[in-house]
Amino acid sequence: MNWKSVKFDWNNTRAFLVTAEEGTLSAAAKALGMTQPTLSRQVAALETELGVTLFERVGQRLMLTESGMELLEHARSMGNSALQFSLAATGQSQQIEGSVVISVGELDAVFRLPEMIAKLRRKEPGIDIEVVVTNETSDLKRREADIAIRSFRPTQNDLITKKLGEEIIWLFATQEYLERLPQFSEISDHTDIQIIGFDRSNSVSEVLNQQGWQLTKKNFSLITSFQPLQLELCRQGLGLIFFPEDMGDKDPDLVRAFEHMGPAIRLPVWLVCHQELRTSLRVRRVFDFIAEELGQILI
Amino acid sequence: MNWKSVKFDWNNTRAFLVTAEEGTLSAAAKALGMTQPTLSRQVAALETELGVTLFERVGQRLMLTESGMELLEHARSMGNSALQFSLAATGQSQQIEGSVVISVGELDAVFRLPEMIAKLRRKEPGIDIEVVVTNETSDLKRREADIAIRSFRPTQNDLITKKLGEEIIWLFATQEYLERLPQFSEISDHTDIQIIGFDRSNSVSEVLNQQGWQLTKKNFSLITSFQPLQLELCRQGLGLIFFPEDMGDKDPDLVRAFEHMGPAIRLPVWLVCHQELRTSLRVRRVFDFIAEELGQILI
DNA sequence: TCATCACTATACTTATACGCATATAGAAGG
DNA sequence: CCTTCTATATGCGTATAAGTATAGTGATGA
Repeated sequence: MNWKSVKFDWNNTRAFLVTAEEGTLSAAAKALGMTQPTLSRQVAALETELGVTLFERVGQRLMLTESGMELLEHARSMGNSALQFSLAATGQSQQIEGSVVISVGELDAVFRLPEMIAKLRRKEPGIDIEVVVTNETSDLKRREADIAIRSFRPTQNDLITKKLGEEIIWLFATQEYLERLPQFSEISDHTDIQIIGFDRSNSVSEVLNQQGWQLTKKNFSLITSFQPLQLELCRQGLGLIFFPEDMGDKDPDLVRAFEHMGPAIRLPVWLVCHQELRTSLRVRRVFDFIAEELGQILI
Repeated sequence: MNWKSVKFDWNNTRAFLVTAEEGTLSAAAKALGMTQPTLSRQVAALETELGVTLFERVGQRLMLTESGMELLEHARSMGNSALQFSLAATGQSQQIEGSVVISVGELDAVFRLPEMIAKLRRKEPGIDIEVVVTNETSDLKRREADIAIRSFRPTQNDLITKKLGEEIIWLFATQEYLERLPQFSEISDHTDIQIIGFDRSNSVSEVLNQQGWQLTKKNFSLITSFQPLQLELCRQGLGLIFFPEDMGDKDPDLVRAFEHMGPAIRLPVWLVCHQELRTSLRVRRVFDFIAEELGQILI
């Protein structure tokens, strides 16, 4: 191997990659935890070193040149390898000190994590915890998180998964809201109820209609995928929300609706982690801790 | 993509890769054009950053740990991508200034290149020339050279090739040596000639025997693959050598042997270059120049 | 057993690169 | 049209990394 041809500055290449992917130097700097002038100089240095103009400076925006686009492909390839390297390195690390990134949904973040994190911090003070809160499934392959709590089993076989139990989801509302509803014997007659929905898709109503409901779009007048807002809207007496049993029962303002019908949905709870990270002592501690704690909540 | 996980020092990773591949810090430093203390610190910094012991310091030697071996795989992957990046970058570079690496055999290096390089330097003073002299075929894929002169057409389809002509190889010797030989009418009777060979394989004698010779291992008592030595041995009157027509004819000490039989071998001459480098102005200039100059010599 | 050699680690000096503050410029909005 | 926001580029002081010189350490051979 001729090592001289790989002697160019790899860090500057990383700067180029992140800048190209993020679109701006400022965003790249933020993503890398550096300052914008540093990135600016690193990219400029790479251009000088290679003798290639990577970006066209058009006003305030950077536009990739054709050469830049071609080189970006190779830089991406380096980046992917770097990601794998990082994964393996973390996996090999037997240090307990360091940070672990956990990806959870909004409800878990607000209702279950704080107590767990407090306990974990006391138990493992050397481990820093970063929580990524998103209802979309964050991509463990891209390492947006080290550990994720999911309501489905990921199919990728390079992830290790552990089923912690099942979450029992009821429809919850305020007592007042339920009393205002006209009393029918058949649930199919409940045409006026308001369910605060996640989105405009029919997936939720389809599940409920299979249980005997007859819900249309009119029953979903309030839509938000931001669950803390759902909860507040529900507390205002504006409708019903899907809410896990343990969380709803603890809330003094809410009661289970249509309890005789049984739970609305049952969702499995999976704890997911990269296979590479299985060997990391630090990640493993957090993984096992969450599995233990969350398992007890879900019984 | 979580860029924080690729925030580790890529240059230190390169240091680790080259050190692992080369075996020692000193060799790696030489290969990268750095000093040994720098490499030492870079590798140590990477170990600290990752929290992984990459090398076991056993006395004066560095031994890869198991973790190191696992991580080396990923570092190699990064290195390969970096090599591709470098190739593409050189290809995109429209700078004439810079260096071009040419791989040639020993005879070309001594007899043909000096004059060509002198002319090229006058024509393109901005281009630095590095010559890798080897009779083994240097690997253009590993970028041991940018341009190579070959006596066969490479099969890889990511190389661009140009046939410059054919090299006419005669057996040459000193006049004195030939006069000492017993005169026979049939060449098959020449059982005492000495041919200074490349190696102990029979490939050369097989070719000649097809032309009517009857050569055995006894005719190849002097073996060296170092052609300048072959030439000097021949000048000492110790035997015959295979030598290109134009070189041998210019040598006042040597004459063609068995001229009535025609040339011993005809070898094609190919000029080879990476496809990626085709777009590099600098490499192209050198490629075209050699093609022109060498083409004239070979007619 | 001692001298030499090859390799790695450390002290010190110098050069390089970073972050901070700031200048500049284009885009968006009132 | 002016303000404001966001973007990139540059000057300057400091921190970090480089190279040089050298010490330390096993391995090799006389």
